[in-house]
Amino acid sequence: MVRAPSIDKNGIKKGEWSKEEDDKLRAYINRYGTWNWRQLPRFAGLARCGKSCRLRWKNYLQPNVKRGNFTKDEEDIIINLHNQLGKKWSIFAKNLPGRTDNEIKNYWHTHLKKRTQGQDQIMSSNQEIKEEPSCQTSPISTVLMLKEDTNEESSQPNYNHQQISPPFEGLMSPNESCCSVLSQCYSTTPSNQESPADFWSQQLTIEDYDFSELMTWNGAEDTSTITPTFECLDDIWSHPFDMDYVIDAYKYQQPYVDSGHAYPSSPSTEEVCLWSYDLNDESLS
DNA sequence: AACCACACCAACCGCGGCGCA
DNA sequence: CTGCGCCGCGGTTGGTGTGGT
Repeated sequence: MVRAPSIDKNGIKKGEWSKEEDDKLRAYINRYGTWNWRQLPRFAGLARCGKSCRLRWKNYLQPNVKRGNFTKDEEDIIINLHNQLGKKWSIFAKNLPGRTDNEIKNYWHTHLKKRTQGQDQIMSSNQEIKEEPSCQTSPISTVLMLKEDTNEESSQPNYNHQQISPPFEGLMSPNESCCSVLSQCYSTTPSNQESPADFWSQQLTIEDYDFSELMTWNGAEDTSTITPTFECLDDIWSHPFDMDYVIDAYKYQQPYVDSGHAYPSSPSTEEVCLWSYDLNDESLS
């Protein structure tokens, strides 16, 4: 039901999104937020344009996107707003939590348009019979009915750090530095893959990583004293914070202690996210 | 079973608005 | 004021599903 995947002349992939791409985008945004749509796909390891990523996230991957049939109430709201405002799909979406403008637009064209057209015909024929002034709600009153803060993007647990970009001026972005280091750690072809080009999608084991790069990057002088003690790094992007723990352990020059549990006391999500950003700037921690 | 027409909807595209230098 | 880059919106496309003949 979607366009076949293709690659344009610039190497940008188009068409249907794979599960792997969804996982990458979801994991990346959950961790770093939507700091710059244009740059985001590069750091997330996606061969997509920013627009495509934004659309995929907004219309499909966002955790509070509601799927399934529209309720009668939702239909009424759409019809009412359409009568008042016209095709302001984004405004409709703000008044229908969990629904996206694209979904509402599609639903309008496939279900409601015909229905309202039928009603319009009835209305117009009735009006020809009796010319009474209509009692409509003004567009302004409808706008006032809209909820002030139902913006789905702002209601997300959004770790959007674009406000703190100045400290990173002239440096790699925090996202770039973090992801680049992760990529650099991966220095050898893993045992279960033929090509390292599949870095982002493959199953990973601890042997696949050369952590000296990561430790050097974080200023550790003697990398031999630090030994990763967990056994598997399966799908780091699908387990968003596992790698952050590792980075944190190296950042503070502390051995990563395996006390029989996968991970020690959990920092808050906000802490982990901030750590992932502040590796070059202590003032942010 | 094969064909066709229509419905559905994810994804693409172009444009306008906004912020910033 | 102007130009540029980015984002979001609304219109459109195109592939798959489904029901009818």
